[in-house]
Amino acid sequence: MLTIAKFAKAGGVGVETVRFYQRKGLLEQPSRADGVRRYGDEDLRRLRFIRKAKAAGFTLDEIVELLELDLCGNRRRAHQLATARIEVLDSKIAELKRARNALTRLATKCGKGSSGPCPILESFGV
Amino acid sequence: MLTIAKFAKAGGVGVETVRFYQRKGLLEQPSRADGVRRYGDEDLRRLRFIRKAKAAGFTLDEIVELLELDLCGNRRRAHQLATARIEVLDSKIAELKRARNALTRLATKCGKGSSGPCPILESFGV
DNA sequence: ATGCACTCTGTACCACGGTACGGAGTCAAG
DNA sequence: CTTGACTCCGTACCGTGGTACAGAGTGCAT
Repeated sequence: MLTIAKFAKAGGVGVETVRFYQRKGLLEQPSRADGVRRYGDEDLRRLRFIRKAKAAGFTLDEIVELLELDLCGNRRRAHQLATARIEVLDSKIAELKRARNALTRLATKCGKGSSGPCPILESFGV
Repeated sequence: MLTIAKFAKAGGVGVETVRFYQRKGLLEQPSRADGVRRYGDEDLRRLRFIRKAKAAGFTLDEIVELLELDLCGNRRRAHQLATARIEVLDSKIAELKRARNALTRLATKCGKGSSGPCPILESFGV
């Protein structure tokens, strides 16, 4: 059974983060034989689950739900959550791409020649 | 000369946002003949500049710099800022795409058949 | 003269995901 | 016996880009 520092390290997060996840309900309140939190394999599995779900772009609130699904194995709901998340990701990607393309066009124009006003600044002007 | 409400409306933002931009230094402190802020064409041009730069994905801090460049017409620096911003956008896009693709793969797997454990949940497990 | 719309200032608050810190207690090694 | 490493708890704070008041004053129309 690991103390909080070792547990955090094993999960690749900070000690404060572990406590934060506990407050948020992402991690369960661990056993406390002598007043000190002790974590086992199941806790570590959970913490790693959180890390991976975060990497996949889920918010902490969504992860709370995924963890519950993980316990009861609700496939349909998991699929729903994943689909919703994909839509969010898609619209974010599209938005960033628009910004990127607009900017690239400007930077290219600005790159060639130095006569006249800067097209970047100019394009933001009225 | 516009009062703050008309000015905000003309710029497509809220009154509070105008004051916020002023505190942040994005907008200059306007003239105040009778204690009330009055805005002119140049202020409006600036506010619209801010809107467009924001749409291009610049942070407010970067916009402060762009506004200065706009005054002195420093093309090289503007180009630099744009390039840096494009890089940031690119890495954000790549990150989101990774998340999106991982999730799509899982959702597809989860979609077909319902035997065995859910691949989404399973993939987050250790 | 009364109400309404507008302005001013300052401060607090929102989401999000943590991070930092103060003050106190416990434990083992040197 | 002191030092250092670790733990506890609670609360405050970070950045980002605003939003939402409260409380007071101003100006115009009815």
